[in-house]
Amino acid sequence: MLFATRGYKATTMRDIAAEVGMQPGSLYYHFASKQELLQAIYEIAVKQAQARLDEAIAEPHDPKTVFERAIIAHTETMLDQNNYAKVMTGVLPLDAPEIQADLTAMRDGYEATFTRIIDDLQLPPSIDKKMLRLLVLGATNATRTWYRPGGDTPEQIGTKIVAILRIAI
Amino acid sequence: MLFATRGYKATTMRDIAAEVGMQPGSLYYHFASKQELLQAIYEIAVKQAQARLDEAIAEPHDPKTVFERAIIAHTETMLDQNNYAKVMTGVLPLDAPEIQADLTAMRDGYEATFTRIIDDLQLPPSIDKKMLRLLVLGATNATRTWYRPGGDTPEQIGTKIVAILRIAI
DNA sequence: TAATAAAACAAACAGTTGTTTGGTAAAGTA
DNA sequence: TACTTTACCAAACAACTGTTTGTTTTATTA
Repeated sequence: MLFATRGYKATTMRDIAAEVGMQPGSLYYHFASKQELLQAIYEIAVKQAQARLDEAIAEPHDPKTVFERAIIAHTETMLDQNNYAKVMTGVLPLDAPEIQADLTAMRDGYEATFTRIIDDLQLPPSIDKKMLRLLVLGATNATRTWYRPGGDTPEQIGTKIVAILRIAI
Repeated sequence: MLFATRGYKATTMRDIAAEVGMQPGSLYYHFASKQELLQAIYEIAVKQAQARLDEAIAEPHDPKTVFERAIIAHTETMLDQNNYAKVMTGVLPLDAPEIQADLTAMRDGYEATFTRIIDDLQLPPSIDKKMLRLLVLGATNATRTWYRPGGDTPEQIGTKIVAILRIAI
């Protein structure tokens, strides 16, 4: 997905057309505009990510295990090559002003699951739960900027992140 | 800085010219190309960030304190309004292919300080030091995507991140 | 088979992009 | 003073952008 790797502005309708083997104009039979195309992809992306996350935490576990499984699932989502989900972190909603609120809302829906998972954790009072969520999502989202296939697998990376959060410093 | 908030592609030479009160063409008296302009700004950005970081860890402290002070300094850098440093996370080096290597090198130089700081830490063997660096930078860099003035101050945010890493889960 | 709808094409459109050009006023220098 | 350099402007350039148009191919239905 070009939106995910290059960003919204840098991806032209001609690029997209070439990727799917079409003429640029043909895209407008399926989508009314570039923004609408992004919106459609973004929706699929969030649903894919949500499905993966839901599956990872479906079985009953203690809150801590749920949290750790969620981190690993989200990391895998971010690093999965065949996955639209990277548009969530590769596109600034600011780039598509008319659908900005919609994109943000979709993403917020996904992140709400993490809010719930973290809310179930028993944590010392010194830890700000909202900050924990932002820290975890920030760190896992960032993996896609440095990840290169051949090193640690996505699962291993997720596991290492969990290991750090389990007993840090 | 427009590059930082909008990204490279979405920032036009006309935008920049308007911001500094010039005609678009006049910019080319000072910089040979858009890429060269980015390069110059990026260099200033990294130097600013490095200076702030160096100052924060200048006084002798135990490794753990140095680490915590570094996190707070970097968070402040990311959230400081009057600071070029955000281009480091707001621009994909991929957008400017001809200077990509140069940008990455500058940034790597900055992050090397964190590598050194983390190397001095005494950590349980279950913690991967490289992953700790990536986690911390990922989480702190991400602050600029959700930070809004009026809530926690940059320093408070940095402190909260430290609190999480100090005794996580 | 003939008629109709779906999906694509080729070519163009107006607006925007980074960049170049030739000129000009101000500042510095001999 | 005459000359050169610095810093800018106004206007244009070709290339590229998202999008529209009219037409043709492909698939579906009667």
